[in-house]
Amino acid sequence: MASTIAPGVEHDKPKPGEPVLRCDSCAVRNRAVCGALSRTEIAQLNAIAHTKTFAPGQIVYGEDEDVHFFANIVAGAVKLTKALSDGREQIVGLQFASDFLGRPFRARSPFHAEAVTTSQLCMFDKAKFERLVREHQGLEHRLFQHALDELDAAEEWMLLLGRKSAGEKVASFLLMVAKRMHVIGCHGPSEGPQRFDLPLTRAAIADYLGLTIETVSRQFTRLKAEKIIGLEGARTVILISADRLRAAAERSD
Amino acid sequence: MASTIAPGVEHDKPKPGEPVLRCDSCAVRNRAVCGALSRTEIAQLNAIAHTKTFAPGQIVYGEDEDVHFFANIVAGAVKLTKALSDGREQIVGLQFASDFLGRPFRARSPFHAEAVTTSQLCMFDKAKFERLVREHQGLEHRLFQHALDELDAAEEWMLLLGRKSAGEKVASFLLMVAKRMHVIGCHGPSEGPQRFDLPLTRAAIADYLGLTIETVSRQFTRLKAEKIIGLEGARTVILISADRLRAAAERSD
DNA sequence: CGTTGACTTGAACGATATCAAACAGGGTGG
DNA sequence: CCACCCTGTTTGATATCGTTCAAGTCAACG
Repeated sequence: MASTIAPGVEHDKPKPGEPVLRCDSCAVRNRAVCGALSRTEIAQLNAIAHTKTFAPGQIVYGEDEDVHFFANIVAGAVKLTKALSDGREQIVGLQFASDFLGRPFRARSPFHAEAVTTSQLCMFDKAKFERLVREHQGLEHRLFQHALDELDAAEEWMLLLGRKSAGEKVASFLLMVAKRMHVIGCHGPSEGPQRFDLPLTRAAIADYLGLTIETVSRQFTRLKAEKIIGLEGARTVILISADRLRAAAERSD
Repeated sequence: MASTIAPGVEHDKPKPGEPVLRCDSCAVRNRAVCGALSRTEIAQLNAIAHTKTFAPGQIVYGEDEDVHFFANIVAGAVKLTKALSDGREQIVGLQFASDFLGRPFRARSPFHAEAVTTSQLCMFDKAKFERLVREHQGLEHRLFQHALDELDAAEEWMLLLGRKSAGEKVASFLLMVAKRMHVIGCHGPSEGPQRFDLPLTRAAIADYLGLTIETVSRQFTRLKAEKIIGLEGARTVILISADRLRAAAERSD
């Protein structure tokens, strides 16, 4: 899941006399796709953008619904799900701050998108954003690379869904969340105990891992009993040993 | 899995006096990413391309290996797999004629790619192709849209892997293959009996569906007993009722 | 005709689902 | 402040589906 988004162009501060843009103080200015744009281009994007806050459970896109905007996630977490007609549900993507939401040049959303924590989205009108994409190859390039990152993540998850045991799935999930919340690095050895909050309920974790709530809960208590993690309430995880968690994510015994 | 690749530009025949290109007679000229290019651009691509035939089982890329070329699949089928350290394997993508193979601007292949049937690939040197991509926005756009198609397919497969039963998985697999081999349309009602050959062995089907060989085999015999499909040998499927197969792919009882 | 590899079939087992109940924490109204 | 409820979570008992292990079939091929 290595991010290969290239460092953007130089991000000029506003020159004396130039207007100050909201983007200048944006928390994800450099990590998000906007990083591909020059100051004048950012000004154009700024003109079509507006931010909106979504409460947990609030729907961003309905499945198969016409889409009229794209968005950068500024803060929070959004789950992307697909459902079978009888209600079975699978989370097919989990997006965090700086991720781009939406499928450029597609009319309909192939998934249901819903905020899982209070989330701030920086939204762009679809048609206007697509015009900007056509005019700036750098932006399309950045979106393309982001799509390839998502594809890598999806393939990694297919391996998990198809071939890992419940215990490995839950351990892998904890590692993924710790990484994406910048609690641990991608490859470094184990550090001291770290604490972080899970953005998802047990039900959502189950939908992400292709398991039931009960199985997820049992695996949490097992990891706790093995002293690989600690729990403070249901949502706060204390990472006791990142190394042993990595081992649990791919047991080869 | 709807393909949203836009129809390409007009494909000029060679004008009198112009050289004839191999691409002029290419079987996938219009469906593949090359469709984005004008005749002069095609000539440039033609100059860096060469075709190669891969036998079943022959490796195209090794997992995590440095990649030096991209390819269009002209004929055949290629499986993309990921493996766990203890040997468990998952197919994360199955590519057919006109599909593009490789991840532009990435150094390493995140998966193992292997021909499953005799396959003909039209290969491009990585660096030269990437230069072409930088120079022609239409080509990058087409690659981007192709990546989004792959992402849609991956998400659909995540739903299958995480939430479908063995019977539904096998039925979904048969539908997917029938569609991609143009045996049935994407949405039309049931047609008369159709016959097609599976490109994969039972072992590969199992790796695609996150099942074991034995379970796949049992589901085939069940579908046969229910007279939804017929079998001639292990690899030839007779589709008796596409509608009932669609129902079996998502049973809501 | 014997060997080999791909596939099918059967019996037993086990991981995960299902069903059911108890528990914990946070908010609300009395 | 407490009783109550609501939702999310944990725990336990049992059922089920898919795996595992083990034969057995079949067709291709030397």
